[in-house]
Amino acid sequence: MNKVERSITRDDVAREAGVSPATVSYVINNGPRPVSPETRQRVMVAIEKLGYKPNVVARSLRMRKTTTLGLILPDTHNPYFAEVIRGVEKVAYERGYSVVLCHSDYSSEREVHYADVLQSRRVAGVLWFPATVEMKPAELLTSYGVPLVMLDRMMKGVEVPVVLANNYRGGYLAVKHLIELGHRRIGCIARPVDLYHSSERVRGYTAALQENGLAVEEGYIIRGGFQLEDGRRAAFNLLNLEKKPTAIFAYNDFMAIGAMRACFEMGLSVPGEISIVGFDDIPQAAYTCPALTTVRQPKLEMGRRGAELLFNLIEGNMGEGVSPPLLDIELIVRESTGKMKG
Amino acid sequence: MNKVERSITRDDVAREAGVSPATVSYVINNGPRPVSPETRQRVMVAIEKLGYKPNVVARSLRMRKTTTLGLILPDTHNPYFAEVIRGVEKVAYERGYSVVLCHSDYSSEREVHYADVLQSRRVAGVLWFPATVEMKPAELLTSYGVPLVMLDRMMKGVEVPVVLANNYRGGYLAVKHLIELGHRRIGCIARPVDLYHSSERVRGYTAALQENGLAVEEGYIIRGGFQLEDGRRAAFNLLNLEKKPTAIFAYNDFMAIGAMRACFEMGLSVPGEISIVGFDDIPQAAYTCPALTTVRQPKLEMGRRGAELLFNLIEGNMGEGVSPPLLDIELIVRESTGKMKG
DNA sequence: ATGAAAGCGCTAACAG
DNA sequence: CTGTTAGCGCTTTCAT
Repeated sequence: MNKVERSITRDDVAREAGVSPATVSYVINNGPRPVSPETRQRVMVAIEKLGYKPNVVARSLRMRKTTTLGLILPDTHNPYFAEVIRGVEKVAYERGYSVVLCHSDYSSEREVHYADVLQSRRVAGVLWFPATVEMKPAELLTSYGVPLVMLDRMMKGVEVPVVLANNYRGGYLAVKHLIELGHRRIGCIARPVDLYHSSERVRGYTAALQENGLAVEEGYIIRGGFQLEDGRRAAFNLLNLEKKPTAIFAYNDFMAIGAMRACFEMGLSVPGEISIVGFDDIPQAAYTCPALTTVRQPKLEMGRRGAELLFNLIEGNMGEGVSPPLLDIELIVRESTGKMKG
Repeated sequence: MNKVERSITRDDVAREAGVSPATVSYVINNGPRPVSPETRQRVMVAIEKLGYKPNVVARSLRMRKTTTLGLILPDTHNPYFAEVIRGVEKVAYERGYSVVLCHSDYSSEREVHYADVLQSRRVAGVLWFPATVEMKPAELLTSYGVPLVMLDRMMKGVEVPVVLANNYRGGYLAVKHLIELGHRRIGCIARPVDLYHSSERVRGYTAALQENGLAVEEGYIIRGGFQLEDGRRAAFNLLNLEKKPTAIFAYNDFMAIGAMRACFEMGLSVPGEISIVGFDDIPQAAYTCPALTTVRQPKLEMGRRGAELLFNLIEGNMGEGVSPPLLDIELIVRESTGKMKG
């Protein structure tokens, strides 16, 4: 069996220092009661000598709240999420909180499961990157009274605090850029329309076209997944059209790279014969494809702001000091070193 | 202030069902005592009605052990680590454990800090990707009696269970491949020699050369960082040598891509004038650089095995069923669609 | 088969 | 300025 050895407790320290357990608490927590310098010193020495570390579990039980945040997201494997994690963990770290990571794996069943797990663990709050349009996890968490912040997703009719990037503006900037380069036929690789952040990007695409008197042709908008291969397939569809586009705006950098690959396979140079703009500014993508212009998503910032907003909810000061929910976004135009052909 | 509302407890359920709190426990935990079917049913109904969720914090305090693992690694931003996380979390999930994620940010001070945090949180065990050669975190954790497993790193004189990939074999396979392609002057971009996994790769490089009667020239081994830019710089150094290499074995895919970039900037085609082999098999890299042959690191597997090993330690069954510590590795030869020039 | 009760290690109210 | 004590919600031994 699994022997559990007793670790040093606050009572051990009290005994060693010849004071009461309460006094030890007051020293550790710097309050809420004052402690005389000599006593404090004795306690400190005892703590040092015994190597005492307060038991956070016991404290959490007593306080009826933990210093742990839950973070539910589809997949760490995607560099986009990976960078958000950093932002969250950074803020949590500064506040003495820890982050429990949960992979939903793009499944809302798992999201629901994790909602229960996190509630059972009495996390102080949850940051959630919805994997689908299913809102059950939010309803659960809310009904449990667990503070919740959604990241870069929005569903109408759902009243959950959220941190958004300005995806509309991103799409607009991307397509405006292509138009300024002289393109008139611009394809769009998108995800299913009901995903907020994606449809916002498409809305930006549409707006830029219309603003410049260009028609929005439904055939130029291809919907699909979000992986490299999906982008490749979508690009083939676009490039096989009778009047094929001369430029492509892709939902994300993966799909943009997939599209680029498709161009190479069809013997088209990028840029030159086809221009491509991606989205998210995945660092690896940008470096390996210097031709790839993209839209910078403030990923780290999103994690930070999300965590800050969550802490505001946790601490109850809802109104003030809350960061703007709509994060700015910018176009990154890469200087190509020349035309690239795979 | 932060009002903490009382949540439903086991006592509430007991009252509702008209049984003792102990009985509720026995129902929830399916033991250790039997409960009559009718009683069980009454309890289940009460649980459902009240929406009761056991408090994991209280249970942890009582059991003197948590169902939480700590995972310390340098940076989620690196896709290599990101994938390891998945493996760890997957196994933890299956066992009902949660994972607390800690970014050391390549700093051993932070590692030490997290060792303390995780001990205070009484995690059941820790998985650690050392950021440097500093072993203090391991000493701390061990002295606290916290089960610890190291991932893909090793230091001599340190007795910590570890899961390793066969980095030696990876380096060997990579360079053997280049030799078989006809290359005789092969450069090596490495990290500082005291990092175990890197020096193992160099050892493989050396072995492959020697086995084929090729001299190991110190000037062909460049040491440095681990980022794209470091690879680019290192490649410039190699390519400016009087007898410049015709092939490069890089420490990882980032540096390989950096090296490729350097080649392009010098007007050298890849492959063709220069062949490059990377390491780790970062998916994005492979896709964006179809010319890039690499060595597949079993990243997810490493996370899985690490977690499994850790659970064995936690449960005390050290000897049996422990996975082999040295994971296999394989060479991924990419078929280039042609010569690539940036 | 079930109930009562003793803690797990801590915070903070209560009592000097 | 300090000590005593009542829980936080749970598991499990000791009774019945």
